[in-house]
Amino acid sequence: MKIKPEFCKVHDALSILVGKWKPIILLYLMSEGTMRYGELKKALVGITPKMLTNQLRELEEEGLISREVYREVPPKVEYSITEYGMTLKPILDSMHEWSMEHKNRKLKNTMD
Amino acid sequence: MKIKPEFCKVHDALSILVGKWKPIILLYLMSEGTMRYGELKKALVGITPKMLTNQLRELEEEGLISREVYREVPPKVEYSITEYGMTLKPILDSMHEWSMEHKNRKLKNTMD
DNA sequence: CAGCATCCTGACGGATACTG
DNA sequence: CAGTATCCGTCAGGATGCTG
Repeated sequence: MKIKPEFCKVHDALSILVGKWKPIILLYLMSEGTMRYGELKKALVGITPKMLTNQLRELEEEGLISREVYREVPPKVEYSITEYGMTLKPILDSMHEWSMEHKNRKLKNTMD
Repeated sequence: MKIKPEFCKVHDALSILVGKWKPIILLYLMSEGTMRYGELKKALVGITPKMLTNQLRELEEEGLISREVYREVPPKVEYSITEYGMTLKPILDSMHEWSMEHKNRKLKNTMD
């Protein structure tokens, strides 16, 4: 049986999780429920505003998170996980567990 | 709690699965047990020899697959999943199932 | 506060040709 | 058969500065 990568179902699930900060953002929103842009920015050490916005928009486009804008001064924007996004929790949890179980077997790119 | 992406455990598991052909290769070897280079090449429609070798080497470096060389003429090289690689099966399966359950909700980059 | 606009770099991956 | 060797294009992601 021949197959192209686009027809691999695993590839589909994988592709929406790929992004340097996406898993962390999802995990945060899954546990916190709701976070403001600034809260996320503080939590995600080293992220630039551009990247944060970028990752949030992509997650939003996939329907995994929702964005609520409060038209106030100063502005306030809240992000939260959607029901759909929550369906990814078992996958993220299993990946977390797997990494914990095999943390002794170090990745080649894990240094410092 | 502040966190960097490198310290997100999910990121670790994710990073070894990332690669255009890695999930498919793993799935093949998980179900077939053992495959020759040429078999994989035929199975993975559109892959170039360079990419196939590249992806195989990286999976091997992580210890997920093993490479057996038979010094014959013509040469014969067999790839198979390792026990360690097999521990990823539940994760790949859950991602596959998740994609099947939510295939109606189409990804934006899924066309043609 | 919550972004947007630019510029820039490097890793990933494609195409093509060659070899022990 | 099972790879190597080159060249090249794309794009995720970093750095920096500006704004409604």
